[in-house]
Amino acid sequence: MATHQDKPGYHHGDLRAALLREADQLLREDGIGGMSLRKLAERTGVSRMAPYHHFRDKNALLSALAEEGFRDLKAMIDNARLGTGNDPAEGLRDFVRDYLRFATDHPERYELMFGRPLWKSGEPTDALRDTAFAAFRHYADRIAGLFQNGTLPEGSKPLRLAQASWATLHGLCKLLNDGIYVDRQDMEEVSEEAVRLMLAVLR
Amino acid sequence: MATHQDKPGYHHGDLRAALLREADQLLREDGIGGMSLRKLAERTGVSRMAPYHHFRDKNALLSALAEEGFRDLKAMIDNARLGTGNDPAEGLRDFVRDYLRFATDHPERYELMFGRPLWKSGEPTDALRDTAFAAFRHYADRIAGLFQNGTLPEGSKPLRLAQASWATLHGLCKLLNDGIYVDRQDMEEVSEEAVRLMLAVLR
DNA sequence: AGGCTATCTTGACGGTGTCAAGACTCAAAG
DNA sequence: CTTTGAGTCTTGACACCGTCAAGATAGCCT
Repeated sequence: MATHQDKPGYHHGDLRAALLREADQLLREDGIGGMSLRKLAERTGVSRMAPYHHFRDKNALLSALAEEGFRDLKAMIDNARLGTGNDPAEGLRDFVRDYLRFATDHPERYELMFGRPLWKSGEPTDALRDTAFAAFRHYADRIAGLFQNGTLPEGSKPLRLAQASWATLHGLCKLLNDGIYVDRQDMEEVSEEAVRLMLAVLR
Repeated sequence: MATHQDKPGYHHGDLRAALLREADQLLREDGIGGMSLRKLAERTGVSRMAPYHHFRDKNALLSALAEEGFRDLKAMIDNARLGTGNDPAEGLRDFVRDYLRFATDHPERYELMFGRPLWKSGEPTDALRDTAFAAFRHYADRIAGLFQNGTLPEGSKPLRLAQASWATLHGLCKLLNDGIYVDRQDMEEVSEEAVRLMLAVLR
């Protein structure tokens, strides 16, 4: 029986889960560029074609991995205290810091989640689409709630503002993660300004 | 002599330029993922190792290509009428539309210019670094000029605001180009909101 | 003419994703 | 208990990739 612990696995135990676990580790170490199915298979102690019985192709495996990321992201947004305190500025500032941290603490994961290889080159799985959009909507809803209270400029809609603010956050993370902006201190100030930008629209 | 037209080429004519021209075409057709040196060499009518006498490796060739992109970007910023009219809102709106168009008219080029493969994975050429930062600074200077006039919130600096606004634009382009946001109409509205966000800080 | 160097070529190696065909294992059906 | 059949894993093969190494070629300078 060895390492058998659950139903689904016959030979291995639960190869699918093991692959995802190892893939996450490999992603951290070698980045998305160094992630190869062959290397992954070897590290998991299985032959190169074994993963193909649990994922249609490399794209499907990466999609599953990204899905986990989006679930984490949604949880992060859930845990964020945003409109709880009486000062919306404080909450927004915290949230921006949390989002930046989520992206920069594990940059390869963020790159995978939002990167072109998944969304453009290889058509994203339906499951990935659903999970990702759930996180997006969750984000938009919470931020839109912030804007709901203040008086907005003529023609502004809370949802659109939330999306625009998300673009700002996403842009900051991308610039940081891709190594275009390197100076961390500068970026701290820039994100401060981004917060002010979002707050200015409120009054 | 055949196609000889300038000094540098001995056998071919000017292989370096021909490669860059063909690479740009290949980029449009097959995207950054489908771009391979072998295919490029074949299309240029030359053996697979020939490019290595003009570029140290694939990374160097792509860097040179991206450099051209940044020169184009700088020219685009130069041509943009931003603070010329008496209405700053109008100018900003136009500029945002121009930037979005630059990124989305030729998405593969934008992806190449700002993508991870060049900046993070393969160390960027010094020449690329210089050209890119020149464009960045040019952008920041012009936008900062806009903010210079209005009264800014306590602690805001024009440069930082310019950078933050650039992050917003960059984020929008990325979301659009990577296929995360698909609905063009929505994006139109979101970018409208982004403009309002930037304008709100002015008063 | 001789030599030098820039240029281009072919051969080879290790790496990749994945199609095809076989081998093994186990649960259920006869 | 035996047979079957689906689920799982394996090896072999193919086409593609970037690039190191070594050789062939072409044009300029002395």
